[in-house]
Amino acid sequence: MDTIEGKFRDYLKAKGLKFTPERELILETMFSFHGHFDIEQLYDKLHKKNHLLSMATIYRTLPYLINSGLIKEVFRCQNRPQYEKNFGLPHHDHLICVRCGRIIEFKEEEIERLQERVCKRFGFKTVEHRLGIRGYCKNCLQKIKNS
Amino acid sequence: MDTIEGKFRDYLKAKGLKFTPERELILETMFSFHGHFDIEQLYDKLHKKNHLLSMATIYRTLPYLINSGLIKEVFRCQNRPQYEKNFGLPHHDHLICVRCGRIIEFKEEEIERLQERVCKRFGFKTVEHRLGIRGYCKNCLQKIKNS
DNA sequence: TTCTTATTGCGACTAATTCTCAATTGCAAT
DNA sequence: ATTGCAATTGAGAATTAGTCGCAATAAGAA
Repeated sequence: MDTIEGKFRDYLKAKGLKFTPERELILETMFSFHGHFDIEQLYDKLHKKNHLLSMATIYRTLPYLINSGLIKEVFRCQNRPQYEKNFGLPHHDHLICVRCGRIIEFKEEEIERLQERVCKRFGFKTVEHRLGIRGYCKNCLQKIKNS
Repeated sequence: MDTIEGKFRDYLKAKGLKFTPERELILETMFSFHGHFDIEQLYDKLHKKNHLLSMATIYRTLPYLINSGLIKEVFRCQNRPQYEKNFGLPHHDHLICVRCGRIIEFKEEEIERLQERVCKRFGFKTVEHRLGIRGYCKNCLQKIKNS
């Protein structure tokens, strides 16, 4: 199957797990976010639509979505992990402003290539990689200078 | 001051903070680890040497060590952050085996250079950056193949 | 030596995540 | 269709990492 739901169904079946309405809703709602989201935002969005599933179900479903490669954890903010869909979008990394929390996404093919070269050197097979750069964004640097 | 302790004393003094025996022990013990460590390992090592300081003191001291640039958080394992000394050692990144937990350190100057170029493009000033690649190490790939 | 202010340990607290369990439900085999 | 079993669910209890408040203590500047 080529659709997102199809991929999830395939993954679950291969593990002897079930495709339930709850799992369908979680998948659908996660993919309705444009950028990254955390568990609380997901929970709120589900409940606003009167989909009253429990936190436990969300937490139990999350690893399946991550292991199936459909969702990935991208970084942490205030010690809360942020997730993002991992399908149809090209891979990108993040600049994270430690002052205002702004997130800048960027893509640098050459870095990806060099990473693959490193992995080859060690006979390592990548599942997932993450590059996060913390620092001060342009705006905040300006504000710091003016104070 | 050029020593590690000297740097820490300077940092504390500049902030109007005190250099206490507890902080000295924490610094010393952190630097006695060869690779990375987590808070629990640090606590155990201190207590085995009969240095009975409390978790609260460790947690309170940690940010000073990180902000002074002597220690850095390098990655998370089982949702626990791992720390590492950040002095005298060149910067490096990590391959993390998701099967056996093995950590491989590597250094790739070219990646560092490209990162700086990206930051310049966005007018971003780096405080800290981290690249972690999760996947399967050589050994585990072999074992998977043979099973 | 004195005095101010930061620091300490302790235990209570918080918030995120995981677990337990009884009731329910997908779905493969009849 | 029906059945049976293993996976799943929600609710709330339990766990865990990390933080906080407080009274007693101790750095270190004057």
